[in-house]
Amino acid sequence: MNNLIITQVEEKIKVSGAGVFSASQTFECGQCFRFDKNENGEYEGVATDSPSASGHFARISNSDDGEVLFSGTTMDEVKNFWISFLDLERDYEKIVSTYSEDSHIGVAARTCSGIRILKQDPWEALCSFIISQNNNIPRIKKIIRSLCENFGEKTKSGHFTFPDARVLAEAESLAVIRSGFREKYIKDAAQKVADGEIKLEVLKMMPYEQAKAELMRIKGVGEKISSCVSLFGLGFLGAFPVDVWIKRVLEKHYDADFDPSSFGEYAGVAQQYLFHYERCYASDE
DNA sequence: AAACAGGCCTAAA
DNA sequence: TTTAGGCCTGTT
Repeated sequence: MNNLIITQVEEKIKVSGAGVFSASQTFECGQCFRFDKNENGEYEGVATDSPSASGHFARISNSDDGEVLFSGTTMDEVKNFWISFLDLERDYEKIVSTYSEDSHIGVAARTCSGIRILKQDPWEALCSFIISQNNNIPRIKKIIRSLCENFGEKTKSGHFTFPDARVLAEAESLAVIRSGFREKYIKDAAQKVADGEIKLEVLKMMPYEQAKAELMRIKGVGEKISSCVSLFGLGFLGAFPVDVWIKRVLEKHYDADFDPSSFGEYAGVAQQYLFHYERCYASDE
């Protein structure tokens, strides 16, 4: 557990020593869809533990001194799940220092330095990013909520788990979630994962390009979605998803022949800084 | 009311 | 190999 210090502070659990962390940047940079800000400004939601597929609930925020604060969970869960999920043991400053100095990534990384790349469950990431295509965030969240409420399981704490691939593969129809033309894509993903034609846990151990190619065998999964799943679900921090926002960034700040893979081993982290900066901090033109 | 939203598929050059 | 439409649905 490296240099992390875990303490009980009143009814909350505090994790110190993780370096810069921002709950709002992490949960609002578009990488996940099941965490929402509550009336106390905490981000609460359920995260799936792969491969057991069990759901963990927590409320996550920053303490006044910038450390990580949890409530609604336990010391054990923080130690055994949340620290890993939030990637708190990784040295992000070191990652940023690997980028070759160009001013724009410098500004973006500094401004968005509180972002952590969540280690999401690959199956949940796969479904979520299939749903995200040609769609907007409020509706993405709504569809995913409906998916969990209709096909997930209700936990003791009253929250819903993300449905298992088998459940979706066997479901008569997914029409209730109103995912439109994406339904057949979700179905195809569920079937391939359920009968082991695609083994997500195995993809984690393959070379990135190969894992991505496997994902793209699924209907409705192309270049962008496969790289999102690779980055957010499989732990390939070198994956660099290019969507309309990133296209805009590349046009504005980089030469036409610029190759994002030149960001290196941690290109995906750079992508997230660039993406979030463009959406939330950049002035329009 | 028409356009648009964090892509992908298919058909056609 | 690249390019144009079309796609479910909800919101503005």
